[in-house]
Amino acid sequence: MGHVDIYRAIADPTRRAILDELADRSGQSLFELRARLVMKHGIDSSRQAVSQHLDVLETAGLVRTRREGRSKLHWLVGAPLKAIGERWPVSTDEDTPHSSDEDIEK
Amino acid sequence: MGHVDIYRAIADPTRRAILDELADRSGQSLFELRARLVMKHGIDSSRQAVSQHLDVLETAGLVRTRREGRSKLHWLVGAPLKAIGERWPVSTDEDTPHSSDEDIEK
DNA sequence: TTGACATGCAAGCCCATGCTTGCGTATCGT
DNA sequence: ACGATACGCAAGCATGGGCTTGCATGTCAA
Repeated sequence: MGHVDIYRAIADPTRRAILDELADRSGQSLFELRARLVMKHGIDSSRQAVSQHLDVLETAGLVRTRREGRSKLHWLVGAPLKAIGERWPVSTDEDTPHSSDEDIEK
Repeated sequence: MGHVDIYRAIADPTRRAILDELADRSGQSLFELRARLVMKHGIDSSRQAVSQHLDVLETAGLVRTRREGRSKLHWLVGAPLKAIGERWPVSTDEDTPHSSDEDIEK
């Protein structure tokens, strides 16, 4: 699997729905997740498709897992996503742009 | 151009560098941006490539523009990115997962 | 007006990505 | 042991995304 950062990981709408689901209920297995994606989000992905999405999310560090018998339980790691909103500022002059070497007077 | 949301817009590393650059200096033209991407980020994208990235960012609502003579100036709209960090919670038990119908004792 | 500069548009190429398909492995109940 | 359940792996396919290429449009300086 190619290099995966959190930005690429959340670029896919199905993966975002998976994160939403795990936020709603922790410790879900692959089958539980798939069932809930169909019911609550109208996403009818195959087991393998969901599994591959979970691999991407886990590689990106947004999901952790624990084996429980023959199931693999998943839970959300939301902390890394906080950094995204803090990377770029919300400038105070978003509606009145100016070039930076322009003089700002008054 | 296919449907563009902010998640897909920031999935590309070059586009994130563009946002970084616009955060550092507002009101840059396409040529200014391209020059600074090469110098400060080591990204040697063509003019057309940068232009298309800017289109994606503008469509996603992360960049706004203003024509200034024969140049088109760009500036960052950072506000929509704040919502990303707030979409998913940071659970308090991210390191000690449990299935949701499991009893937690002690 | 002429040429240089800054950008727009549109078609084509190539590779990454998401998905399917088929088979393999491990765990549980009986 | 046997079948059923839950998942893993790996190859192939098809679409989309990022980039290039070529030409067109618009603006400024002389």
